[in-house]
Amino acid sequence: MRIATWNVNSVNARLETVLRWFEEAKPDVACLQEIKCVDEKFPAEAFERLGYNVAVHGQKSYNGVAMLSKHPIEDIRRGLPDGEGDDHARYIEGIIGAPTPVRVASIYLPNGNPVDSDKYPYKLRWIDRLSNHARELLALEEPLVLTGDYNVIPEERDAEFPKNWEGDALFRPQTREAFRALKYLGLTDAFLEADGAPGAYTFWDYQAGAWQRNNGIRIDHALLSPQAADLLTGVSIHRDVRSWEKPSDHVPFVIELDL
DNA sequence: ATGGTAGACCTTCTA
Repeated sequence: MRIATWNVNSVNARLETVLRWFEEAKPDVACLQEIKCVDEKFPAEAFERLGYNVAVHGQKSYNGVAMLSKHPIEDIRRGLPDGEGDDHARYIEGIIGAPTPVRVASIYLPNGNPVDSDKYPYKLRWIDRLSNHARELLALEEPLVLTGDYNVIPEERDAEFPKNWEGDALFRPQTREAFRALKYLGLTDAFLEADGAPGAYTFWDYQAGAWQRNNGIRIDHALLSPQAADLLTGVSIHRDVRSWEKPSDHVPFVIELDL
């Protein structure tokens, strides 16, 4: 089973490109981020025509996440379930029932810039809230895939020009520390586990010729419970999608589980 | 050292 994550930077502005990739890559499950629309404006029919079930947690103008699956999606949960409240739509979770149940979450972690604004503490708090939820899910001892745009560069090797990112909310020591704390609950980074090579990035900025200079970073991740990690057979980054017409600034990242 | 691009949407915010 192939499970993908892709920050599409507006699903409606990019529908043609997104559908083209779905037809070519045929993911079983796809987690989308930054759909940038409310639930009613999500182009569900277009995905249903390709055989997908659709679960959406949208928001006007910004953020918004979705999950598409060829198998039914059960026990759908929108937002982190800690009662803290969140006016950003950044989390949706569901159980993909077949062939073996696997719980999947589509995550759009806050960017956090600029770091001297309240956006940065919001980011750190959000990682903490995600960690609390992950701890509860791990206790279930089930196959679990937490995938999405984490807006975290975990290590120097995950940036072509790490010096450019010093002090940035995506690479600050505090950010990386919070991300490590999440992983150390017992989650496995699927990319590293599958021996993903340094220099494999998932994001290139639109500005300053970042793509042409390969000024990329790896910020889209899949974190696996032990029960999911045991089933991991491979990963792939669909780098060429960045060179298509009207691309997102992120490319799809796909993991393969032996389910 | 600065500005560079893209999307939503109405004017500036977010990334």
